[in-house]
Amino acid sequence: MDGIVSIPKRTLERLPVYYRVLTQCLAEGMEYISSGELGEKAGFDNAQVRKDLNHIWSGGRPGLGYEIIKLAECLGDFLGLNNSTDAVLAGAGRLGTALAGYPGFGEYGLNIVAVFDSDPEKIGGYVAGIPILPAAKLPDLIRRLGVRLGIITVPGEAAQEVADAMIAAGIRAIWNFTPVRLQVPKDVLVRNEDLAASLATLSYYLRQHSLTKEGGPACGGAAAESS
Amino acid sequence: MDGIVSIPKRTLERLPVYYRVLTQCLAEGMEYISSGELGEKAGFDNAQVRKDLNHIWSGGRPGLGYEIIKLAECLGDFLGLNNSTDAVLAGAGRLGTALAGYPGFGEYGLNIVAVFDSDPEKIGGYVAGIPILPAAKLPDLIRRLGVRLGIITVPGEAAQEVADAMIAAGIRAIWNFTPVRLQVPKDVLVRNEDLAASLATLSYYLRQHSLTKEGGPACGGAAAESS
DNA sequence: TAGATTGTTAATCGATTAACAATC
DNA sequence: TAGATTGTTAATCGATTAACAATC
Repeated sequence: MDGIVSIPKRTLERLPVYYRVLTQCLAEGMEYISSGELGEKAGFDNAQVRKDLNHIWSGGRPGLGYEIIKLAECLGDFLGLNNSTDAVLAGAGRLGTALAGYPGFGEYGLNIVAVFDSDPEKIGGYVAGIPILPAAKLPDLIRRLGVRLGIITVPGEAAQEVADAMIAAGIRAIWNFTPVRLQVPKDVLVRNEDLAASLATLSYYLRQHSLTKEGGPACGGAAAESS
Repeated sequence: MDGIVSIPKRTLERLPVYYRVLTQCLAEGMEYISSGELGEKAGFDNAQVRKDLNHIWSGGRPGLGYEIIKLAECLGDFLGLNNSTDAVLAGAGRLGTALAGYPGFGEYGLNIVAVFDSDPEKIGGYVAGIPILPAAKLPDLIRRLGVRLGIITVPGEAAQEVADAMIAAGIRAIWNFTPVRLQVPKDVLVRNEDLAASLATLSYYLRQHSLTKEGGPACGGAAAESS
């Protein structure tokens, strides 16, 4: 099947970063930007930038760089920043509330149509203008509106159950903010927003540094203490 | 310098996932687990699992698998789940509040010692038992307590400024929840929790599928419409 | 013993970086 | 024209997967 270009996963994740830098540059009145400068601001290699951008646009001009306004528009189109993606969110706790109210989402084309919760106290209320509905209504609403993206911010114990209900109702992709590894059919995409994994990276780095730089005590570090 | 084993970044991010699956298994009364079963529950290949685990422990028994309680303990030690990492959090908005109150952090060895904000209304209050202090006190507290990890959940406009102040005071690693790309010295580690990148992955997948499976309209998709 | 599963080496795969002719 | 920067190919790097002898 033609016309659909497959973009490497890693590239896909960098595109929104480029977009953000470009809008910033536009606001500062810049007209053109080179792969080198864009890379510096975004935190990637200049060759990387050129390669990434060429997946979606080959309009760069040798000796000059990329016309910012055109490139930004092209990126915006590609990322679907106009026609937004509908989603439902399950779990009106602290994190769910924070996400539902996050202004960045609208910018990036996400439209949360409903929030679900099982707490009768919360049901009937609103989060950032979005109605909180009882969990029982989730399947029906997903089907009626043809929603395909589900966001899960319920407590871990309930996560699998919610995911099952969502999938049965037609959800095709899940954004999972719980630490539970969801079991899903292979045609459903799960994106785990894994805070524990991030934290592991950070604290490992800090530990390595306190060991290397100061020889401090810390935990005892790495595989030195295996067995 | 010996004794410090360098673990591949990707492996490092998978370790907390193994840990979580293992505690779950322990709770269910299991004693041993094979790389195959662990992989299935965690969502990774069995060879991957063996390779990852061997970085930190080679105690698996052929024909039997890994003794769960020992492996979990070993992982816990490695991830520093006992001796916790102190951190400060800047930005007591919705997301900051949600993170400060997230119970999973304590589990994973993170200890937020103070929350900073510039809103006089919030200062003097508490989030999940953590005091909210004025931004002006940030440098002093970081220095006094020797905190090396900073979490940033302020509005994008203020992010760079906050990062600068943190770094000047001694912060060595930053967990950045804003979409801004922070400019930092190369010996400071920044981990961007990039929601826009995640969203891009998800909505690209959904778009691809609606095009492939149904040939639906959607946005027009991919590079077909370059130029 | 026979069956299962490890630890590890080799093969494959994908992503990043370097290099450079083409071109504004 | 001379200088800068692109698009793209080739070289490098790191991570994943396959395979299998060793061993419980």
